Amino acid sequence: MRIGELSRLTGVSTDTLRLYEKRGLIRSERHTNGYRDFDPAMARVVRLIKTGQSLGFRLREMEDLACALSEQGLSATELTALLTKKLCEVDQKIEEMHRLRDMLATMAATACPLSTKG
Amino acid sequence: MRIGELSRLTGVSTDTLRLYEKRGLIRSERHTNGYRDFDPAMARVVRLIKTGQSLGFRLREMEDLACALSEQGLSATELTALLTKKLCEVDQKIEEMHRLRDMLATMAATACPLSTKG
DNA sequence: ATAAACCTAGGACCATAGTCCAAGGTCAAC
DNA sequence: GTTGACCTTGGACTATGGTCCTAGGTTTAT
Repeated sequence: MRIGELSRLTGVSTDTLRLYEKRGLIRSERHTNGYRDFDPAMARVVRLIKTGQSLGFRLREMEDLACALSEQGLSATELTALLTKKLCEVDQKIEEMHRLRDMLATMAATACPLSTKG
Repeated sequence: MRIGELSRLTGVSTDTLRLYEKRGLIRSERHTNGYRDFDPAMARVVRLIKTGQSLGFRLREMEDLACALSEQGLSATELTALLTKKLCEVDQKIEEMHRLRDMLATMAATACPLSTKG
């Protein structure tokens, strides 16, 4: 598919998609006329990137994984390793999220902004 | 406490603390010599900010809450409302996090980068 | 009284993650 | 064959969230 279609599918601007490609997070073939040709599976990678990003991951932190998912010639073993690593990071963030939740809940329970107890 | 101590307590640079104050996320009194004087409770607010940030919240998205926590004269009702609102947002992020986790787990299970199925 | 460690303000600078713009090529429809 | 929607590149511009630098004032210890 061309870049415009991928953009519509994912809600990510064509400019941003080109940026992602330049940074190696996604990849495309080229038509003879020079137009990019994206594999439809790339939409999943783009959504993964945007989700990760809204949860505090940097593009840099998703480069390895996104790049691996975009490549054809990678072994399942390597890919699984990368996915598992990212899974661990996500689990850590989930824990952190629960800690933040607890902080907020505790503050709400006491509702005492400047008490010097904490 | 002075800015350096708050910096050491929280691991956040004095430059960044001054920036937070300028943006209204934290606040301080002033000594007669012009030095900032932070309430020790401010450390909690700073940690809240950094935690929120690493989980994908913008400073702008934490301004209301952080500002409310930093102020003395706010009613418990108002503060509780803000905390509850943030709690909801955190819960949404936790859900989103689980969705990301599922995406990764599914990909790891199939380990099939460019299959056009998804 | 002077060094070391702290503080002040303001402005310059930086990386990240985009967005926008200009100049031009491609293609389908009329 | 021209219009309109699409695509190409490259470079300029933006916002966010800092960091660094300069020039100077304060405090503590020697």
